[in-house]
Amino acid sequence: MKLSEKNTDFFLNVYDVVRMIPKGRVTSYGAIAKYLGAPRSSRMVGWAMNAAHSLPDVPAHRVVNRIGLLTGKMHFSSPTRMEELLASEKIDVARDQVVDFYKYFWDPSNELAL
DNA sequence: CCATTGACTTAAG
DNA sequence: CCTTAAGCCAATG
Repeated sequence: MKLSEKNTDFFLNVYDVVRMIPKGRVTSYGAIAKYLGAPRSSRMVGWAMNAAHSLPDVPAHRVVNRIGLLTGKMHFSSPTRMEELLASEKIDVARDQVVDFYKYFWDPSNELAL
């Protein structure tokens, strides 16, 4: 690419995808990474979320790990914040895990498939 | 500059 | 599903 694109546009792409997650749905770090063409860089998605705190439109609570575990709950303003946000979208959470995760799962590679 | 860490995932057992 | 091991790469020490 170009020299001016040396900065991680991967992060920006992550933000865009996360913003597109429909309300009441969730996705995984890996699904996003895969959609962005970096299926092995799921960690960066998580890191992007860490940096997404300044962005008000990025619903990081809708991003969980591959089995629906709320691994990032501790990074919210409160350890229970993530769970509360999900609950407000009618997504049940039990023992830090999304109930019927497969049912709420939203895969950008599948749903946004062009 | 090298080492470690981390909101992860996959493969293999 | 659990454990190990390995891969991934930005950020931090």
